[in-house]
Amino acid sequence: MEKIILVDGNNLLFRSYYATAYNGNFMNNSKGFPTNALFGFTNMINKIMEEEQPTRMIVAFDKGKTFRHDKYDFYKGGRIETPDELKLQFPIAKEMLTYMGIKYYEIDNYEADDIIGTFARLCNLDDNYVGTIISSDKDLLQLISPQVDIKLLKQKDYIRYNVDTFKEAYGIEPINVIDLKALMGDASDNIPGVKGIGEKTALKLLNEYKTLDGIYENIDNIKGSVHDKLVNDKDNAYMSYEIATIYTEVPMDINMEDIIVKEPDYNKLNALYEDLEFFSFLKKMKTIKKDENVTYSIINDINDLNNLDDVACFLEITDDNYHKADIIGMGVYNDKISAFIPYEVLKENPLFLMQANKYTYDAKKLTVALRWHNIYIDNVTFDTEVAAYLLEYNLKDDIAYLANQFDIDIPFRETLYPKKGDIDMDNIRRASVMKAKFIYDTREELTKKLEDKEMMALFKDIEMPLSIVLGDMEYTGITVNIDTLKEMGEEIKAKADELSNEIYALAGQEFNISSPSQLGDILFEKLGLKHGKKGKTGYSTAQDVLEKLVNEHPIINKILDYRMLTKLYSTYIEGLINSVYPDHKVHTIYTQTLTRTGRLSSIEPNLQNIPIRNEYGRLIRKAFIPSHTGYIISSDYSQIELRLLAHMANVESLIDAFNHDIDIHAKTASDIYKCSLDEVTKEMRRNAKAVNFGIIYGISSYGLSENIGITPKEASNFIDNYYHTYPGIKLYMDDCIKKAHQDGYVSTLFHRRRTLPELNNKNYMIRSGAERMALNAPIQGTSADIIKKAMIEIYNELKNRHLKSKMVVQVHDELVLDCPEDELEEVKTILKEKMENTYKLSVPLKVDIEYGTDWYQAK
DNA sequence: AATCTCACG
DNA sequence: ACGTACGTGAGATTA
Repeated sequence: MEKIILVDGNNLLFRSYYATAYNGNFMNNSKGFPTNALFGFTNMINKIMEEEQPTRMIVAFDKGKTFRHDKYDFYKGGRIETPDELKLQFPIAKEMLTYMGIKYYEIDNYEADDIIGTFARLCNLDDNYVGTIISSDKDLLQLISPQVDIKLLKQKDYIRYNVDTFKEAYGIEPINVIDLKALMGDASDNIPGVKGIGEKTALKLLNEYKTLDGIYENIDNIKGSVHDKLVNDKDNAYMSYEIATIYTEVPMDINMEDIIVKEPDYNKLNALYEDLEFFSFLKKMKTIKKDENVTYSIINDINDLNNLDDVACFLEITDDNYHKADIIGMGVYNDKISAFIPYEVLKENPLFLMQANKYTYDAKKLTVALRWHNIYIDNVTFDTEVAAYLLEYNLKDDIAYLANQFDIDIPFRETLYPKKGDIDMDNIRRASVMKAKFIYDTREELTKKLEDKEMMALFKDIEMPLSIVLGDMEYTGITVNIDTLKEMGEEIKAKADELSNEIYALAGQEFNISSPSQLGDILFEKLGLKHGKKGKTGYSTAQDVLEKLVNEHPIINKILDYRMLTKLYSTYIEGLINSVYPDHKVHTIYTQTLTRTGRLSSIEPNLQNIPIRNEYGRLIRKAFIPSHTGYIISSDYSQIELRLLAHMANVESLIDAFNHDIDIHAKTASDIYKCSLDEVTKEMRRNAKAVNFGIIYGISSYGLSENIGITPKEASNFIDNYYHTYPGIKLYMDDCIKKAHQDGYVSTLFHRRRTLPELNNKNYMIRSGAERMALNAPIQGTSADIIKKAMIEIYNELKNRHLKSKMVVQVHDELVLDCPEDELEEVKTILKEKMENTYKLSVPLKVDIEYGTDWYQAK
């Protein structure tokens, strides 16, 4: 019996395209030809060849007629054309298959599904063949038979279904997938189905009556609303049945002989890979030998490590969270050495850790992980992850992803540390040295790129020293009083319980208030309240929707309160308690290489979203206390983003206002309403404030109208009026977008870049989104640059003065310090001095400093 | 694993 | 005519 592989070519290309198209870094070759879909496609085909070793195989494509890939056309809710960047890649895929010796096939007015269906039928007719279908399209499940199974592709891996496993999973025969679709429909495939019947009901019906016909023959036995729905939508059901059925009798002019896999044309394939710049595939094809082998030694004697000058290091640890990870050892590599240092040797604190020039990937992780084990390291001068971040490579936590983009194959973390099964120490050691080698080999190239883009100062003077500062903040941690949290938790829980009972009473039944779908049913069906927007998965029950209904029903306010309390309880009481370490502290991790603007983020726990806007939630901050008798100091920049806007747009009246320390929102209000400062009402100030924020975000009339509850038309007038008042802002914004289009990127005052390939997207929604980013990124990014610089200076100053005070938290424009009693005045002075003077602008930077015995008091 | 909701600047 | 504010992380539910 011979196996035939049936591949859905359209499906593969679409998947690959959308997996990588909009993550900000569109993959092109150096001539600008898009290659992202082809890359994934090539990968998949290679994988299939390896795993299945097929002797016969066919890749089917759609041709003519409405393509079945409609599902992919709903990008962010908007129906869009097949993007040109993808269309261009189809012919290349076919060319490549030909060179690989694999038959592809398309025929006028049929879809790939139909061709696959026809081959599946041929397999069933001939006992000599069995088929395996490869696709992520669940429609194809209907083709499963004793002779045909399917590899249903998932996000990461796949599920293999044959007749038995399919029945087990779905409880119906494969062929009845058609009946299932006819009933439940498929919004993404434009199959209407029977309105109001979902997968559950459909499967139940099919279990009882086997087929769609069976159901309608027994329609009188079916009671209740299901009966009515079925009757109402009978036409739709049968029409859906038609659409969902894959045609298996395509008149094809090829046969089983034509799909025999032939020897690849290596020369042509080689040339094509070179053209596409698929170097990793090139390498794989050229060298028959599989993994790139690195020879290395294992260090037993600490003295072997003396006299290292420059060395690349990679630390192997057992847990992603390096505050609680065990250390396995360190791979080291340079011209002279290629070695692995086991933990036992490392913990002797070899000299080179403090002395040699070191290159790393994630210096902060390495430094802090070692610090927890009383191992000290200094003198890291180049970090690959930070450099690659500034250069906007696609980064994941695992260095193997980056190496992959340099066509270096290094085993991924999940391979080295499988969830189940044993780990292979030799592999881990070898991979570790390979990573060090990768760091060593790419340093010059990355350095040159940073220099070319004038980013060396940003790298050397800000990001590199910052990683040390952040590491120190994380390791230091901030003390949390668990008892405070527990006390608050009990009160919150009691209030939430009380509220839930009141809500059940008002609703007339018990239900899960935290379930948007159940809540939606209660509010909009049972209580008949006006539902606003959306309909994809149900009605929205988000805060802004509910707030419009507070006067309609007393249940609304209770639900809002319930939401607030359960949020506080699960995220900030339970969540926080769970992340407290035995030293009574939380040790967050600041992600330095994640955001597209240059900001930090904070995880496990996130200390950048502790409640403050709501007075009740704000009490959570009482649990954050000094580590010893002393104070929590909070120092935050006042209006830093608006000040930067005034500076960068060079708007005289705004600069002037800041120079005189005038309330900027009131000032804006007085300007746009053309009245004096003391005539500004609260309402006017509130609107002006919303516009100011809007300007920073890259304003749109819809956004503003939503935010302050006016019509888009009014908002649009409002904005025009604003531009008229401050023509300099309008000029600046126009110039910013123009330059962004010219260069393809925008930058901060410190040369941090954000490239925006979507600026040229033909889709209005995507393009204008990119334009808003172009307006916002320089402001948000420069603000991030400035506070980073201030942090470094404060850290150094505290250290130089031998103060015990510690920076412990950063919240974008705020720094939080843990300060012993007797250092308060000195530290306050340092903070003000460093933060306000770290960079000279045409407006003054102003900080407000507060302190108290906990973070709540420091407001 | 994706979606919804909500916490922060 | 389109249909959203910019940047994040985490928990609960649903599938």
